[in-house]
Amino acid sequence: MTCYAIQPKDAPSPALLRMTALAELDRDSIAALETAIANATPTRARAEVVVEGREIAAPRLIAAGWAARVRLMNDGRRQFLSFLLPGDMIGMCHQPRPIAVSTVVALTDLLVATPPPSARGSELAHAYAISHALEEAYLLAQITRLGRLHAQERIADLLLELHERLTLNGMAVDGGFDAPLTQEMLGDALGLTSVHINRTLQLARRDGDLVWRDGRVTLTDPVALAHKVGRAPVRVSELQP
Amino acid sequence: MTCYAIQPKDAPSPALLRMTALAELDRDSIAALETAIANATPTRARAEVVVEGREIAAPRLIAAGWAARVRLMNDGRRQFLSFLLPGDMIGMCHQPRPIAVSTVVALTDLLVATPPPSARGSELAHAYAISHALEEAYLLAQITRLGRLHAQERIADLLLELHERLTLNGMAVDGGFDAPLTQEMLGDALGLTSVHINRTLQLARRDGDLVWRDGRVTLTDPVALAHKVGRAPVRVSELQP
DNA sequence: CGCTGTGTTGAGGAAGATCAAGCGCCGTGG
DNA sequence: CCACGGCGCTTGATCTTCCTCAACACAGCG
Repeated sequence: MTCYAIQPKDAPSPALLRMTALAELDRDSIAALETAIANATPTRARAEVVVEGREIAAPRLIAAGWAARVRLMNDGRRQFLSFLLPGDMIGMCHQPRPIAVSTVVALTDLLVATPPPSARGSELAHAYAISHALEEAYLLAQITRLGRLHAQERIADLLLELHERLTLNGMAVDGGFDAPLTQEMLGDALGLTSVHINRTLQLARRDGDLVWRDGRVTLTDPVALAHKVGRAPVRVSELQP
Repeated sequence: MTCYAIQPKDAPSPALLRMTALAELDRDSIAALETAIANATPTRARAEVVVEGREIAAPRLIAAGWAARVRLMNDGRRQFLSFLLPGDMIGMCHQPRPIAVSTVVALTDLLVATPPPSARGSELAHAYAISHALEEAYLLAQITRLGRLHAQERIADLLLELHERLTLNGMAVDGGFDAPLTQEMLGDALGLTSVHINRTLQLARRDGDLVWRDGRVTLTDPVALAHKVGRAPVRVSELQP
């Protein structure tokens, strides 16, 4: 079993890697981020980091582990709004006394940090802004996924997105990444039942698009797959690759 | 036929009404908004206000008319991401040289204004922040709509949202509002075909949930309908009703 | 007067849901 | 050590929802 919350001690933290990839951070900002990440508090899998309708105490930075923004309906239906990966942030908003519009639940054991405050106009603020813009872009991608893609396309598109994001923070190597996702979670993210996810995944495997074994996803040919389902990488800034 | 871009001259602009509803604006801010709205530039229906992938020149405020954020796929499939109503804003972000992550197309003739700049910490900045937070909340609502609601629920939920938003800017009176939407647009917003929208709308009419005639939607009993489809009004702040 | 866009209806088909059962794995407790 | 239970994955059978294709009515408009 893979432990998602713990990284080798000498490797740079994926969370830090992501933030440094988003903007040209100065040494002080990097140090502040490192400190914040080092002081991150652990959270158990299945715990709720943020609860919908409650006031948001402070912004959060996922230092390690996977989480998901989720919405629950009265009759038990569940919709994952997005996945939160190391380096992603929660609750970065500019209004006083905000209340959470979605619940955030830990999919694995987590390390959750408090992002250091940023000076207006600083590179750190810039990184936060880019991060926020990316988050919105991925929400839009989720909408088109659910609205206009078939089951096969939805799965491929989501895995490509995860691959893209995990590449940014250094957690994906040569088309493969660890994904602590059950087929039921995948169904909740993609608006499908786990049964249908199962059958569709088998198709994808038979087509040679991917291998999913022991919690590790390997995309055979991400570029070809992206072309197959008509997906373009997400970009939010002229300055950002 | 209703003309959406033109308001009676003595009535307060819905766009202004919305902004003043979001925060306690001072006289100067209101005056600045009024000036901006008065100087809004007209845009023809079907024109693209923002184009996906292009750099965003400046933020925009919808002063009058309806628009939609839309994503187009290579094979012609189309997904509406959200509707933009008078008082809604586009491209409010905090990063230099942002590029648009979605196209914005005018559904009716529009009046598009440039929102006045806001001082940090001002009530106007507060209003902008709330507006932005609401926008995100409605994106999340769209995700659950597409992912977990049936056709009937999707239609009801979307119309309730429009009713809620049009109430905020004064464009809805006693459960009714003008909606310049074809059944095809509705399908593109809800991830359904126009044929299925048609049949499902007929069911809703037979159930007595709504009347849709001559471009005007009247919800028979919004509260009961909201309860029927399990919908709660969107809230983003403890301070905001 | 024909054209185009929108709404409507019908018939048939495909994608995905539902219900149900079985299997392998693993942690737990007797 | 083994039995048990829970969880996740897999499979089959059947049903529902929604899509596709097609045709037609109707209104506005050049």
